[in-house]
Amino acid sequence: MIRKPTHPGTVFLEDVMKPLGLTITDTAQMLGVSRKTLSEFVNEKASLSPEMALRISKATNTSPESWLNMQQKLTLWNASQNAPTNVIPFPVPDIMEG
Amino acid sequence: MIRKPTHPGTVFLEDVMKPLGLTITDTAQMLGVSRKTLSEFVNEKASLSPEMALRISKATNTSPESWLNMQQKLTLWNASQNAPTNVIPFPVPDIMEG
DNA sequence: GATGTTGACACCCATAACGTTACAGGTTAC
DNA sequence: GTAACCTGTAACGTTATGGGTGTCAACATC
Repeated sequence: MIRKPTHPGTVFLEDVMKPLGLTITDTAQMLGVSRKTLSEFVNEKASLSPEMALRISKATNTSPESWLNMQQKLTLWNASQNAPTNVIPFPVPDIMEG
Repeated sequence: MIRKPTHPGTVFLEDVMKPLGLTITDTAQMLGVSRKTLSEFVNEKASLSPEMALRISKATNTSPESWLNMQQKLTLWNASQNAPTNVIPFPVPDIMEG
């Protein structure tokens, strides 16, 4: 994975809120979260929590997995930037090698 | 989703550690984590962190996504058991309805 | 210029992963 | 029976993070 995956909050802002003309205040209320929670999410200050994914999926009639997958790609990319190096590979059974 | 997805720690224990005859103590050292961290993971006391997914993928030559997907399914299932109800669906543009 | 709205942020709290240390119970070997 | 393991877990601290409340500057509207 070369490029940093797009933050799901950005996608939510650009592809959902903006086209619908929704403000952060209104959207937060419809999602049932505080302004701060949504603001940090769409400004990439917070990652997508499973509960938030459920709220977004309910509000937009989409699957929570599609949103969580975006977050997972980003989280994994971030973790890969500082990947652990002190890992010793397990011994592989001979039957699996060929 | 009806059944509770299997915890990735259980899969790791049953499908990786047991077939290879690895102990928790040895495995923890090879993964570069403490014995407690691995013990809690395989006993379903802790969820799979992205960093742990990277360690396991390195040690077993598998993809971190395959492990994280297990955790995501479980996390989403858990969240769904107590799904938010105060979510107001967004107004849908007419063009999207048909 | 007073009022109301919006959004970014500081402050506080709860949760969780992780490490270290220590302890108790279980197994196996000698 | 005792020594050497392996295991689960409690207790402690550290760090990170999601969330709510409250504050305040920016902006619009009248």
